[in-house]
Amino acid sequence: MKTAFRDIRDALRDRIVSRQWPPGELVPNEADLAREFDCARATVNRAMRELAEEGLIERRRKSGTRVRASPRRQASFEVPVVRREVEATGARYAYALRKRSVEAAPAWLRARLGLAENTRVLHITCLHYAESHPYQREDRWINLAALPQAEMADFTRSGPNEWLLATVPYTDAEISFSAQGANADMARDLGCAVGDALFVAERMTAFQGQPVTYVQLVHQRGHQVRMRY
Amino acid sequence: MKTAFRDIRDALRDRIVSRQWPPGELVPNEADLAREFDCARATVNRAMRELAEEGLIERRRKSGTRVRASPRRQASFEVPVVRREVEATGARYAYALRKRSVEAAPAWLRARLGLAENTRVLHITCLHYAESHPYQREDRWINLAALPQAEMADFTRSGPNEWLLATVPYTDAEISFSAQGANADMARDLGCAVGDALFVAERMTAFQGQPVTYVQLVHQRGHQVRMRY
DNA sequence: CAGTGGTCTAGACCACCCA
DNA sequence: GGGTGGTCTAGACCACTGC
Repeated sequence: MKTAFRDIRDALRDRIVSRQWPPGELVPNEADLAREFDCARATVNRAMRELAEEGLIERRRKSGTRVRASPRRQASFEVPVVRREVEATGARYAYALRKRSVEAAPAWLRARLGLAENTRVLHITCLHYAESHPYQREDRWINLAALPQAEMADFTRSGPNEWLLATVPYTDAEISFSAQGANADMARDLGCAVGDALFVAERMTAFQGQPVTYVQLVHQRGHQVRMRY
Repeated sequence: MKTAFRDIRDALRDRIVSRQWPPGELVPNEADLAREFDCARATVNRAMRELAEEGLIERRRKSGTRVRASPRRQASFEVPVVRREVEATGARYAYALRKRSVEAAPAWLRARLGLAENTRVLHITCLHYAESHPYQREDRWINLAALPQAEMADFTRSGPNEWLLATVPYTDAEISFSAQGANADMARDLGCAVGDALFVAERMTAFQGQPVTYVQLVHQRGHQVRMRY
């Protein structure tokens, strides 16, 4: 007998995907299943909890556990750190700062992050290379009201990405993906034609409710994000 | 005293994000924490297990639990079903079949799904609308060796998406996102110009090791995928 | 070898919520 | 009201792995 809850979880998952327990069906309760598998109810609970996290079943007190009509499947992917992403391909990573300035936050950024008027932000534009080819263009704004020490940081040798990771934690983040046609800056920096379809990730992070940074990451042509589930 | 493990988990998370337990630090063992919080070891275990799943700590037997040097944060998003995605915006969903044919699987598809030569596939092209505007163009191949009954299914009124969900479960899936310039077909179907940057999702699903379907989903200009973490 | 996390058990109490 | 899942406990044994 070893790690029984995995066996039970897998056995139950089999019954679901094989339609032995069809979508919508009420599943036996924990006590009955514990008797069937000859184990403690807590063990069944652990197994069912994981299936619920996978989105295969839905549990409610009193009414019991049902197989979800259409399984809510979710994919998860690891939020990449560009240096490691590049090095994972076997390529040498390189970094170049393109622009650094302290500005008043533009209106669109204030709206996005919920910043007060006249908030000062640090604006960094930089490039990440795989070998000598541009891999990703980063356009970042850091809220100096939340993170004044960013103004002193040196971003000539390594990017704000790594500095932020080492310096400030975050408690909330939002990421979005889209496709955008390259503008003149992107085309120049990434070595493509204006209008080329580029994969863009945008990320906002906050620490305990306070917005810290917004970044737009434009990837080289052909970039893909992949995940299994 | 209520749901203590959440309180403990949150208290420990606080110590980590506040850098009271800095990255790399060894955390007290479960027995000690159980004494500190005056609870059973299993309760501490539950709390720590969730933090490990979040990617904030790394646990190993004998050597103990450490705060991850750089937190492996992962985002997860719900795999969308196009009808619901459209209806969630408040728009009326509509569907149109563009093309249906049975073919020998082309070489690129055989390579992608690992199909034998001469495998027959059902090729469906269709459109999903939000109100009267095209929302997404779907190009799908279904492996008839794995799913012969697909040949009899009626795809004139609703899409293969919904039929598949109702008919076959899947055990493995891979999804990828990219940006592509519109080709002539996409431009015609989505009402955009050739070359416009479009957001493309591709998905492969398998059931118990057997490839079932491959689909390319091309979204209307400006489409975004969003997630929080 | 010995310390740590991983899991199981048997029992208990409780929160929720449908009938 | 009563059935169901949610959680906690105290104790136990075990698997893994660094020393």
